[in-house]
Amino acid sequence: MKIFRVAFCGTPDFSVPTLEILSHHPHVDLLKVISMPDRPAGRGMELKSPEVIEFSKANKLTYFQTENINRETDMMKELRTLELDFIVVLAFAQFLGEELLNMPKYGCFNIHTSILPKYRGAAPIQSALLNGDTETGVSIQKMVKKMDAGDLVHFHTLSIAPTETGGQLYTRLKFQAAIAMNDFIGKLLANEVTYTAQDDAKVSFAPTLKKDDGKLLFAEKSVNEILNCIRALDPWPGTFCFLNGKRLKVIAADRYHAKIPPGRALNDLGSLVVGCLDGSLRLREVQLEGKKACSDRDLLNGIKTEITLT
RNA sequence: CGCGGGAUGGAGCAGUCUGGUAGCUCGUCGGGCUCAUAACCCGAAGGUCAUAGGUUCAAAUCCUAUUCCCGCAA
Repeated sequence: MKIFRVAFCGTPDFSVPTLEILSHHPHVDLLKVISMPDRPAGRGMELKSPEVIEFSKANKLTYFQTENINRETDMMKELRTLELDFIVVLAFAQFLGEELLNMPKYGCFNIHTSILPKYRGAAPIQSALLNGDTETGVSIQKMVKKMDAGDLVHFHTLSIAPTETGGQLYTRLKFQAAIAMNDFIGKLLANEVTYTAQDDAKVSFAPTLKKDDGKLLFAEKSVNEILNCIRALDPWPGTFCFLNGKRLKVIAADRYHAKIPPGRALNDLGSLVVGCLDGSLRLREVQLEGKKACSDRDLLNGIKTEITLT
C-alpha cells in the first residue's frame, strides 16, 4: 500500500481540519508540522500558540515553529532526510523558497480559497464577498516561486448565499479545503493528477485587509457596497464608524426605505438610520466601544442627544 | 504588569466629581381610546446600585481588594 511521506505548513484554525485529515489519512505518513512561533495575543498580550500547534500538541504530532522556515538550516537538513513526497501548505503566512519548493518528490501543494487565477493573495474570501460574487471555491495549486501562480491540480466550487458573512463562508471553506485535500490525495494515489496552467489574462488579486478597510464610508458608497462590506468583513476585521466621536462597530445592517442625505444619521422611531449614496441603511446590530453588542433600538434608548455618524 | 471603557428593575442609559427618599427612554402587565395599530392616554409591578471589607450619623456615590464583560492594539 502506497504511503505518502508528507509535511504540513499552516498556522490558524483554518488549517486545522486539513491537518486533521492528513493526520488520520491511511495513505499519509505525516512526518512534520511547521507553523509560526507563539505570539502575544488578546487582552493582556499573553503568549498564544497557533491553533495548528495546539492541535499538534494534543495529537502528539512532530512540530516545529519558526518565523522563516527557509532560514532554519538545521530543520531544512532534517526535512531533506525525511524524503518527503509532498508538502501541504495552507494559511501558513510565509513564503517557501526554491529549495523547499523543489525538495519533495511531487512538490509543494497550496490550498487557496478562491478559484485561481481569481483573487490571488491574502484575502480571497472577503474579496469574493466584497465584490458581491455568487460563487467561489477552493483551489489546489502546485506551488511555484511566484505567489499563487502555480498549475492547478484540483478545485471545487461553492455557491455563495446572498446573506452569507465572511465568517460563515470562512467556516465552509475551512472544511471544504480539507475535503479538497482528501480528494486530491485520491487523485495522487490513482495517478490521475492533471496540471493546468493558470490563464494569465484572468489573474486578479485580493490584497491583505487592513483594519481601516472596515471603516464604513456611508457618504461615498452605495447601499450595496456597504452591505457587502459589512457581511464580508464580519467577524474580521469588522466594520465600524464613529457615533458622536465614539467607535461604533456595525455588526448587521439592512436596506431602509427612508430618503436621507448621504452621510446623515438619525433616529427613526428607534431605528438607527444612515444615508448612503443611492439610498439608506438601518444599522440593526451595533456595538459601542467598551459595551456589549446590542440592537440599534437598545443603543438609541440610552442616547438623548443628537446623533452624528462619521 | 501593553492602552482604555464598563457592571444601577427584563433591555439600553443618567446619577458617582460635590455622600442625604434611585431617575430617564423602552419593554412587560392591567385599563382606556380607536374600524384598527408598532400610535396615543391612564395606572401597576419590578432594583439590598457586580462581590467583599473599610470610612461615616448616613454610601450607588469616598477608600481597599476581588470577580465578570467589552473596545483598541497584536
